[in-house]
Amino acid sequence: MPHLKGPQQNHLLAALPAEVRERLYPHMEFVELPLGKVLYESGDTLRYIYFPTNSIVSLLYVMESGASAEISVVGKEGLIGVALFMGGDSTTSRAIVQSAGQAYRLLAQRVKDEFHRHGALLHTFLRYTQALITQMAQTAVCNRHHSIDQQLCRWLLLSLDRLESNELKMTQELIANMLGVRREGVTDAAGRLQRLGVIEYHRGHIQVLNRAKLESLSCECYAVVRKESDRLLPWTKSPANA
Amino acid sequence: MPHLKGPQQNHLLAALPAEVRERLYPHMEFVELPLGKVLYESGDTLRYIYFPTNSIVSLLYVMESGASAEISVVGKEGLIGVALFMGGDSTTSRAIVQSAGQAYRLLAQRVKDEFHRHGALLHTFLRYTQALITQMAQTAVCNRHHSIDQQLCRWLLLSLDRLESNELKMTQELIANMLGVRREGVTDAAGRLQRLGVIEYHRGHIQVLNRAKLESLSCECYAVVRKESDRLLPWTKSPANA
DNA sequence: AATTCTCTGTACGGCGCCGTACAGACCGCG
DNA sequence: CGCGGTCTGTACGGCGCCGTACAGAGAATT
Repeated sequence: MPHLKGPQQNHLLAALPAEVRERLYPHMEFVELPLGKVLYESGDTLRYIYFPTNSIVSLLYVMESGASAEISVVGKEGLIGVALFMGGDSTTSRAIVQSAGQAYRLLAQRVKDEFHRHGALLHTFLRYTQALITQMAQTAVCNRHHSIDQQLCRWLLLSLDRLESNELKMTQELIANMLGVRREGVTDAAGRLQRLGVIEYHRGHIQVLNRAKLESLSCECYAVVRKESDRLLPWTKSPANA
Repeated sequence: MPHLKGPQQNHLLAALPAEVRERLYPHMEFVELPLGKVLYESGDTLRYIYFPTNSIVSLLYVMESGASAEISVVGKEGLIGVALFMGGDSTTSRAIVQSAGQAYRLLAQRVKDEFHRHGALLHTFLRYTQALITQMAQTAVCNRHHSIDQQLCRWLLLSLDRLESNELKMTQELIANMLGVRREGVTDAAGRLQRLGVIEYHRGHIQVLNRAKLESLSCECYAVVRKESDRLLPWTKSPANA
């Protein structure tokens, strides 16, 4: 059970120079993030910036009708709350825990102060933000052009990259909410993947058996995001294709 | 013919304090942007940052298959090349002129230098970037959930906000490329709008006759982006609903 | 062990968009 | 003026996803 090995489990924090870390770490708060917890709601003024360690958080847009769509996903490679240092202090999306786990958090003002010292933190966070932008852009493309099957593959890979194990605790219903499709659509797609021997699942538990095949079944969108993230955040280089 | 009233036609530049403008303006280059010109290609290291005045530039992702999808659109409210100050120096998207016109541009290094002085320019540009992020996120949502009819309305409104007149020079084929749909789909949708008396078009010229109705036919996505842009970029407040 | 709830599987009609094909309309050009 | 090219309109079959409905299987509760 990986826990509390310290804030540097988060790759962004780990990438900061010691001097900056020493300023920030004393103020960091360790928090548990249960599945479904809402870190902030659309329009809320953000109070904290969160740095996931083994949790995964989705940025989700909820429509007037109640339907939803995932904009991007954040794990140990990133942070939740870019709007704070971008200057807007709030966003139109909701941040919701997609995979339970832990995180560290900092009060908004502390991050702002450090950001405006214009040092390493600014550069690091802005590069991360660009990676996040890439992910959003690719989500838009994928939503337009690719099948549910392909999108499920992409989504599984994105989640997998942010976890230690190859098992996801995730119901098809929740995946459907993320992808913005029907639950039955996910059932069909997942069933096909299972019959191909790529995954195995059972009431909220999904095991990825063949990652290589999953990648080959995915659309280009995953690779694009992955490659660009590796370029922008070289310290991350997720263990995935290691 | 609106031209060359100076860089402050661009709202971002206009929002900068005089001191910063005086540093930058001498280095600004006035350029013509013909329809279809590619300002940068996916993966290119950006050499300039562009500030449109009366032109419109689309950020477009081109897939391996050649199909494409617009990620966001930039006009006089913004700039092209956020990747430069975000630190990535390149993006996965292409920037292509969607509506011919003019712009000013600055060499990459000049913007970087000014950015790292950590003054007004940083704040302004980051806020704009957040607005751009909002637009991308909403594009993803819209691609998932809304009909071509609704998306066409949204797209027309986004373009309209960045122009002086209510006439767009734009073929249905080009719009289809932006939306990532078939040209025939755009023909159908445009035909319906025309029969409703909302627009009138003719071989590459589209006149918007009833903007209010266009807004009511659009999905919520336009309003969301618009409202958030007004919040983040208060100096912009496009004349649209004036 | 029985009940209840959650999660997954399956089915069916309908619709929106796709791919393809082709025709007519308008413009620019020689 | 006539020709070629661009832009727009229409048609048709097909497929993917939707909305809805319901059944069965596994887990949790008692």
